[in-house]
Amino acid sequence: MPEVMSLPTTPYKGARDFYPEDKRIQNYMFGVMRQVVERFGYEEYDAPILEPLELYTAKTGEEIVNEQTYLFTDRGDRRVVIRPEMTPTVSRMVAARRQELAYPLRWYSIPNLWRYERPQRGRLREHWQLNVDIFGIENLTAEHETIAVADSILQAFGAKRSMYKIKLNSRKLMEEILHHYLQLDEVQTHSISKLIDRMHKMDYADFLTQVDAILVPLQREDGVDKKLVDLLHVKSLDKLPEVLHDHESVKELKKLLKLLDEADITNAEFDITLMRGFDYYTDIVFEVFDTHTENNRSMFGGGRYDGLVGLFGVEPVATVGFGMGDVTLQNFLESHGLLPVLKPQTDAYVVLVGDVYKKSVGVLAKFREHGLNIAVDSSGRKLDKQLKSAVKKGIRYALIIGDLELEDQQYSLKDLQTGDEEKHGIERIVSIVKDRRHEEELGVD
RNA sequence: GCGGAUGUAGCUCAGUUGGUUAGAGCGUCUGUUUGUGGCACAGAAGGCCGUGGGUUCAAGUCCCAUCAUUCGCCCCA
Repeated sequence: MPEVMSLPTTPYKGARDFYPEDKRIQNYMFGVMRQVVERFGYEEYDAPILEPLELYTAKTGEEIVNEQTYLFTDRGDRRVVIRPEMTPTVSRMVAARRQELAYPLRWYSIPNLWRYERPQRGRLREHWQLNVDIFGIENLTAEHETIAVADSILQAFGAKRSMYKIKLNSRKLMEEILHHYLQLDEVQTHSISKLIDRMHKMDYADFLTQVDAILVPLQREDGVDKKLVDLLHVKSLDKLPEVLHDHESVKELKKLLKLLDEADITNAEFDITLMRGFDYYTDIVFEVFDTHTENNRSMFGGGRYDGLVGLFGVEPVATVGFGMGDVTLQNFLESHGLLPVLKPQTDAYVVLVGDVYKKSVGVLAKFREHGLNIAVDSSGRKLDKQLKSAVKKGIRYALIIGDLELEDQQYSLKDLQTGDEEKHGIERIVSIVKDRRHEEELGVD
């Protein structure tokens, strides 16, 4: 045999291996998400991980598609993209059955998504993202509900209100402010929007310099830069200039904030600097920010995008939705100490004493028929080694079976956490273990 | 794509101004006699010092390149 080549054991750049202890965390996170969104009546859907390139070139920028997606040509010369986001896909699905679906639709999915970029904290190449969308509601209740869903998810993880902040803004309001109130032209509006999006990440003086670079001399003489800066320091809707008070978007935002407050969601606020990068948002946008200093970034982002379904040549559908990434969520849970200690699903580890594997098979089958998850150590090692394995695996009980136990059908159940050991028949053991499992599910310990 | 930092045992890291056979802690494995884990003791395994080149009598140590990890920028789904 030729010399064995040494292959690297590291996973693909920007992607993660999920060892059992990692998968437990993922299952826990997804489990909580599912439970909460289903409580609001959302139904799960899914779609292929591959989509034709055209799906993304329509509304997403060309540059993003070319530089930040996994793009390849298949054997039939089709240009194919590994989905970088779920929104175009779900819009496609709704459009395909535009006429026959029962609106409003409440749909969710937890797809894995890929983007081609340098990995960094909170941003990997492969991640999973909870997508929650409501189709067919034109009024504010859709925004209210989706934000309430996002909030409920964090509450279900045990988060306190001080750990995150919900920020709201409106695309229509910003358009009104930049284009009409400040009289910026379209190019300037776009440039200033992008700049505002970044302003918290840059030096304030730098920001001012760049603002001035975008404005023309006449505008600077008119004090447009000062007006803009004053506006960006506005912390509440009431502080906006008088002429904007009656604007529809201001009223809507106020109504939404009131609705949220009445639902005890007290950490929501208007943030005039919230832009969000995506072009397809049409009205209210929102983000949920992690307030921990280690993760100064948004965990959820969403808003209203009424135009996407209509791109497929059907009657448009009003839509509000958000996405939440698993990586940022896990950072959040870890930083705030919200991740519980998760144990394997195995209820008991069977320790065999002596050469009794054959004789035990029937007994083990009985335990399994009763619904217990049983792993058997058939390694033939000494008892202490077997026990050690059970402890290391984090399994709660050891079930010791040797000739003595098989003889009188009383098996030794050892609680590895307390060290207590008792002998019982099958039924009694099953009920003890199930009780314990039930208590743990309720969070009692 | 751009910039910074870091690559020595499974993990966390030491390794003096270049100088012989490469170090610790933790972890792993074995044992301390017969069916009971966590502790203690005794012992063992485990390193092409990321990779390739260069300088030198001599390189883990200095230089160059490359790859990887990581933080930030760009961008943000």
